[in-house]
Amino acid sequence: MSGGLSDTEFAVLGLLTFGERSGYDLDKLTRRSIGYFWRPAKSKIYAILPRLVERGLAESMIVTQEKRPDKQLYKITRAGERALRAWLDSPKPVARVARDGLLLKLFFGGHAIDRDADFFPYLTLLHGLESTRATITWADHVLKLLERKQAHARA
Amino acid sequence: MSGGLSDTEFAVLGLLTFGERSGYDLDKLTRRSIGYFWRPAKSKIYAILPRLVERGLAESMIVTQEKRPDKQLYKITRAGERALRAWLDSPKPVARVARDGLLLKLFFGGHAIDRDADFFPYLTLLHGLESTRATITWADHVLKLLERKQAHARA
DNA sequence: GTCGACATGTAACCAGTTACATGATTAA
DNA sequence: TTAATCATGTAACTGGTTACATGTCGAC
Repeated sequence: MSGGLSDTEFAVLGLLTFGERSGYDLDKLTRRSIGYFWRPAKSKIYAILPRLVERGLAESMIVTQEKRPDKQLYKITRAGERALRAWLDSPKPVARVARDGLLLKLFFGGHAIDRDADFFPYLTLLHGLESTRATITWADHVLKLLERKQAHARA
Repeated sequence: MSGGLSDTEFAVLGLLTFGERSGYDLDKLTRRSIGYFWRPAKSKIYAILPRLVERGLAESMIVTQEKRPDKQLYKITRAGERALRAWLDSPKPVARVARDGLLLKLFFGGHAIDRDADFFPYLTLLHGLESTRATITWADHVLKLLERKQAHARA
């Protein structure tokens, strides 16, 4: 009920496709996998898991251990896989601005140097140009890889 | 009281260094200036302004108009300038991960194609490489510009 | 005996978005 | 007459972080 899942919820669901995991496992796993562009807090992960179960997107089972604390393992359900798939198939909504605290500070850097007020804003503009160029280069690269993949699949 | 300002509060303070502005003005100004890396909601701006006044970092005055609604103009104070300056001088805290919803989806894209599970995570890795390269290129460029500036200042 | 890994969670707080609410003026 | 601009704000909600709280086991 009550609307769709958040991106972070889908992220957790997505990581569960790699196999059964505990909250603890997922916390570590996020850092090594999606950690470069998505890093939910541990407390967020623990909060999300029971909600996934509530919605039938995951199941949980308790594993008792002797030498270590007991743990709660979570497993994605069929419904969970369908929900994930639907999310992947749905069009990516309009990208929201990626906040960048360094650029924000830099933009106002002129205040520390005084003259030539446009210089620092100009530096942030240059950053935008360069990172856009990088995105284009990357996208071209991705396209090539996809084409090659397709050719292989046909052969 | 109660700790420092948020980055968004400093952003508003920074924009006020360009001159007196109303909340309405600032809302538009953010889009044309820092909007590429920082885009606070209008309601956030209106919420921040009185708090800046409360802390003595800005002053407000009412401007009555005939053909348009009256407006509230805000002006940065000396204390506000000092606070901004201190923020600019303070070391940039460790950069937090820039969330990227597109990469998150892409990472799990294998689910839609099935075989070769590492392919999509690999694409996100390529993105990281390319954008890091762009940052280096940009930083080099900035360094050159700063050196040139310094040389000019000396001459 | 001290530190890191294992393991789970809650509570308090902070920041941000979306939608609602209102209403005059002006240009096309 | 319709839509955009000017102008200010509140309310409800969502999402996220930081700090707190507890305790065992194994390695050095």
